Amino acid sequence: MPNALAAKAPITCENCNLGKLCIPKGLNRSEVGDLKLLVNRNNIRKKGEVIYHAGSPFRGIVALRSGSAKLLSFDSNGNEAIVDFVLPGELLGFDGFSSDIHNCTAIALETVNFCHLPSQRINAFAANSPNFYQILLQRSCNQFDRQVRKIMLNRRPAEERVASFLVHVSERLKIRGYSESEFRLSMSREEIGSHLGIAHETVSRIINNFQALEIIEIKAKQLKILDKKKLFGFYEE
Amino acid sequence: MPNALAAKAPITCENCNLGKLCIPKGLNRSEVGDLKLLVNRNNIRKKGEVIYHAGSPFRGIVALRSGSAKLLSFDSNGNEAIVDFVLPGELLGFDGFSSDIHNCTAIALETVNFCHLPSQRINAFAANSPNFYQILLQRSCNQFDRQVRKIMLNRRPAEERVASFLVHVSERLKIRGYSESEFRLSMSREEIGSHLGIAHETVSRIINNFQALEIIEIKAKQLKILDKKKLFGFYEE
DNA sequence: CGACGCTTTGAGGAGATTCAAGACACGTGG
DNA sequence: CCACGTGTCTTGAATCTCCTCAAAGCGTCG
Repeated sequence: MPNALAAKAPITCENCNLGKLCIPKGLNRSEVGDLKLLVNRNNIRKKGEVIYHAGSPFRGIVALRSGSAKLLSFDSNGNEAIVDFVLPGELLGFDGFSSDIHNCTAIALETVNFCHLPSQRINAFAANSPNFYQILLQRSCNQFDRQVRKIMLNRRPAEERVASFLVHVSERLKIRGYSESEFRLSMSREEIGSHLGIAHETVSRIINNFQALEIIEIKAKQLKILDKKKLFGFYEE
Repeated sequence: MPNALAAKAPITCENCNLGKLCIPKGLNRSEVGDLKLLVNRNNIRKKGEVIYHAGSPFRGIVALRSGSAKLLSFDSNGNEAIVDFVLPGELLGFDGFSSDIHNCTAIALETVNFCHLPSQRINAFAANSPNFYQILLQRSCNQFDRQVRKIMLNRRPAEERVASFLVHVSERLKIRGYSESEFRLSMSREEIGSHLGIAHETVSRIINNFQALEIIEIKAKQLKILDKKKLFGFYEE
């Protein structure tokens, strides 16, 4: 006789709402069935806690189910920069693939729930699904593409960077089924600045200027995009 | 009866001087034997000629045998930036892997000779060498690591960027067996600037300042590093 | 030898940083 | 529930780095 708990099916790769945005993208039904047996689910980190550390051995690919995180890199002088923000459904951990040592640190921006595909099981899984490495390769190269776009953007004036940042967060949330026009920025001005390569005061000035121009409404971290076209127009002719 | 030409063995992956720096890295002897049958060798491009175009379909992985190239990216406003320079033995083409469309343009900086592994043969080869995609994945993630380092560097003052650029070219040439202290910069000041995100005048000023400080000797494109430690000290505490 | 492109050098100005101080929000404990 | 303290955010003013514009020097290649 099923009790209340049993009535709620546990979440696996087969019924996860991330669906085609996560690792299973590109795999067939039977492969997804295999995958779910290999993945550690329901890992939790609270705000500020580390998902993995730069310098630690690569332990596998991480898929964020909920919450957001930041990906930090440090140079040898201790300068820190936020390489990327990670939103639900996005993958993490490629920075450990080439040398088996992570060269970035991943930290939760708010409580996160993530799945973890351990590195040794990646090989096991790939043995039966030969195209799996191909899929990972595509994902990895996709990250590369995004880095290239970031480099292009970092050449532009601060105002364009902030406009582009807001639009891109909006787009990414939209893909994941969230509202594209109203959402909470889970990162601080400081963190946005570290990501865009500008001072936090500059971020603040530009965001408030956008508000004065009635392009956005911002209250603390709560953001409402009033005129996406204008925002877009700041960096796209 | 062997004639003069036959006496000279054609260069294949098995006897190529790039050896373990190229695609064969990580493959066993028999796999390298297979690989040589799949690779198109001896492709030539002269200075300024295109190796592949942004927007064109992905046609495979390219390995530079000699000469150097630049990897360009364009944003939608037509702004151009040099994403990377490519030296002999380095691989090219990952920017086409994720979407099957190249999002960068590769152009020869001087006469180049390259090998080409067509995309359809990558799959054929991987069928017999299941770890091949794994190797490519590692290479690709390695590119990712380099992009991350580039992003960190682009936060630093212009002087540090130039110092770091010179050291890194030196290091890369050293790995390939060239002199690490004396070499020819195959790219213009303008191109260095585009790569580092600074104006070509700034590049020129900084390079000449390094010369005044007796850290380097520069005559047109010919460079001699006199004091690598000092150069290093500009960006590394 | 002349023309063109690349490099150098100088002067002025724009954009972003830094420093400093005050406003606001949030969580804690009284 | 309010007072308090800490951390985040905003705003202003001075400064600095680097860019832009301009012009001249140098090298190279037809």
